Amino acid sequence: MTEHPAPDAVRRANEGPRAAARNRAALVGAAREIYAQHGLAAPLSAIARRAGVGQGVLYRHFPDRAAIAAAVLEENVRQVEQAAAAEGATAATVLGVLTWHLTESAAFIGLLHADSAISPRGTAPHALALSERVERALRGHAPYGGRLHTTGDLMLAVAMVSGAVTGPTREERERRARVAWHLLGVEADPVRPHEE
Amino acid sequence: MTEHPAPDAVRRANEGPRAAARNRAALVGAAREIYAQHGLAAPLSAIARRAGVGQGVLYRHFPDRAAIAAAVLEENVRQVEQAAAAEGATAATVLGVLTWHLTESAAFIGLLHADSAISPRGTAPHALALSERVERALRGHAPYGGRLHTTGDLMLAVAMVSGAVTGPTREERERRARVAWHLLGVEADPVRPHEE
Amino acid sequence: MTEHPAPDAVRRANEGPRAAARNRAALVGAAREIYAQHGLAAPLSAIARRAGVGQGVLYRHFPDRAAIAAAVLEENVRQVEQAAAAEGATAATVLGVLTWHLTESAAFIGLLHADSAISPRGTAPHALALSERVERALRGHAPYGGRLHTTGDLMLAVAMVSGAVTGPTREERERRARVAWHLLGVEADPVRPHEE
Amino acid sequence: MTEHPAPDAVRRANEGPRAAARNRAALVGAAREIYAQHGLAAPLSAIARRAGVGQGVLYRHFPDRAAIAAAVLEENVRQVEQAAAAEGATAATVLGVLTWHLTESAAFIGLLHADSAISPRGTAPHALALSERVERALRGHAPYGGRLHTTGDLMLAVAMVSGAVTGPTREERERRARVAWHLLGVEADPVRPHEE
DNA sequence: AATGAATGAGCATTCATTCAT
DNA sequence: TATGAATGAATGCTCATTCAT
Repeated sequence: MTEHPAPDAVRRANEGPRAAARNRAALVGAAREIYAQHGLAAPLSAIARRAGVGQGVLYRHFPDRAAIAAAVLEENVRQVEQAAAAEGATAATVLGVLTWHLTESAAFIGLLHADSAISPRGTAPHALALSERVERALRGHAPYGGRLHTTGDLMLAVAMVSGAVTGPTREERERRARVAWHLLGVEADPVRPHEE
Repeated sequence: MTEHPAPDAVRRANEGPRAAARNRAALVGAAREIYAQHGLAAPLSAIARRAGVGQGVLYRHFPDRAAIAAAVLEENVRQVEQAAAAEGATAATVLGVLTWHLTESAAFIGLLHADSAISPRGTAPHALALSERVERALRGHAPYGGRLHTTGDLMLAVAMVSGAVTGPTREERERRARVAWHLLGVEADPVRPHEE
Repeated sequence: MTEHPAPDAVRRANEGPRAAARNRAALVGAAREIYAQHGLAAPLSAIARRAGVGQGVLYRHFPDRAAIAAAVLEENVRQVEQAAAAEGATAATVLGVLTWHLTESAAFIGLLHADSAISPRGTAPHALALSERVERALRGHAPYGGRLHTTGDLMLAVAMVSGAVTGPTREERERRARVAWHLLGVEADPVRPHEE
Repeated sequence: MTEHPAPDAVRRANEGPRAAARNRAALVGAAREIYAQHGLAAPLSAIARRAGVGQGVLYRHFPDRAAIAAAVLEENVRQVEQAAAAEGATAATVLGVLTWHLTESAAFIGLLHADSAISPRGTAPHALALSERVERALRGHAPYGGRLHTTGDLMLAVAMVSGAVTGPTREERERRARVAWHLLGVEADPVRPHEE
């Protein structure tokens, strides 16, 4: 307030707690990009570098590899929840948003796979929680069509679609997702989130 | 009776060239187990250790990471082909064998995913060939039921099932595979290969 | 007086960023010694060990084998340049300094040889640049005597002397260098740099 | 145990001692080519492969790395000796032959350098012997001109020329050798061995 | 006597994690 | 609180050397 950090200062001033939130956001954003480009096994140092912060900051905010991945996915999950809570939400629109995230983020697929790549040794407790939140968001817009009768069926179907979503280009992955839902007899609107 | 290969061998002495074939088989077997437990990105040294041989032996038999993976999957693919060529083979029996491999081996799932873990930089020409062989084996036993009309649909369905096949225990993975095929309206006999 | 760096350091604890400059200097010094003893093909791990730092530190400061070699030779070349720029510099004094480095460092000989040991596959752009700097430093103090008329002749003569500079002891190498210059009809003062 | 391998088997028949001499010659020839292409540090396995024999045969004939190198150089030295013993031999013709070998073989240069690459740990007693034979061959055709008065001077001059003989192409190396001898005031006929 | 597979140590390189400043 | 250097273990890969057949 008294002074803005001089934009031309060589050494970045200690901006106190204010910087903490900004750094956290930068890390999550950087992680999202790095994951998209190099997958979940990308070096953590690359994330810190992309975020423009030191390695230590990453560890301050996220104690382990799973934590930063969970934070990235948190955002995706929230958008699915928002789509489910939106006025006029239908099974098709919610699934459409979910599908969009599947095609956009290799990491999000990993989440549904409860992939071991995140934490080769331990478990990823956060992943389960996130997965449950997706389940809750989907529940309540039943029926989804096809032979899907229970929530378990629904989540299995999501996993199936995530297995289908491969391919080098975004378009190819979307096409495969569309066909996959069709094979399940389920309709998913090709909507996408307002902002990326 | 004559010999019982230790589950985690402890051999040391140089047994000469006679051991070559045995070592190769031990490596493929070890790789299969390691892959099933840790995925295709598992360290090669773990495979050599499990096989009870030195690192050099692995490299003698398999020049790179893709080669050993191809050797492992080769066996799985061959069993699918045999099931397809067997007398009285039906769509359900062939898919049953394929599904069994999906539930047994994380590596085999990676094959269908044309996973990049094998060769992050280069290409995996063998993997593609193997995938094609699976496709050829499945073709010709149509119709598979459900909405699957083309071979492309069929392979996509296989990918979908592979996405569903998660879970800590073998039984859980089998259960999910069964439900997955059911959601697709396809029948897959729960047979399994004669030998492991 | 204030500090006496152990000849084969035994440090362990992380002393933080303050150690960066010290470590870099230690690495260059260690590399100089290792190169003098074992040539440019010496294992990098030996350099790190002698410097008393981890392997990673070496890679942090020098991305590849050529970089550390260049850093070592940089210092030698600089001293030759200084000798050439010094007040009252003559052909004999400059060659004397150059010769001293030849007798001191197997690596410096390698530089003049444009040795392939540094980069068997790629190129060593720095090495060439350093070689040129030596050439520039020598130029301008002509004539050097003997039959040396061009700069090319001069550099060839340097290469010839470097070929002569063999032998187990420092004294023997100096003796051979002296005779070698004599055979070429060139005078090189047996001076040596002020500090080692 | 019970069965002999069929005599007409694919396996190469044991040709007894006869093959020994042939194998030795093949190994020396292969080593010469490999050394010329990849330098003295080339893997021994490459030599055995090029010679078309097993690794063990190489070790049977040559106990260590220095032995095979010495065998290669033996041939070069012999040709120098022959040139020295030939009718009408002069200082210029003998030096010409020696120079030709210098330009042809990086290994031969290494010999004169008593290079440590051959035997990083131990010494190379054979190398000394070969070096002495070269010295003997050169002696007796004095004077060689220039300021070379003793045999020591002469050998030093040879070392100097070997230091000058660098460059990617054979022609460049020959040119530099010619200039080098000229700078020493010594004449060396550009002859070359009758065959190779 | 020849073969070529096995051994295992050695070197290069990467990266997760810690920690002095 | 942020920085980013240091650590050191893990992994990939290459060979020299041995040795059963």
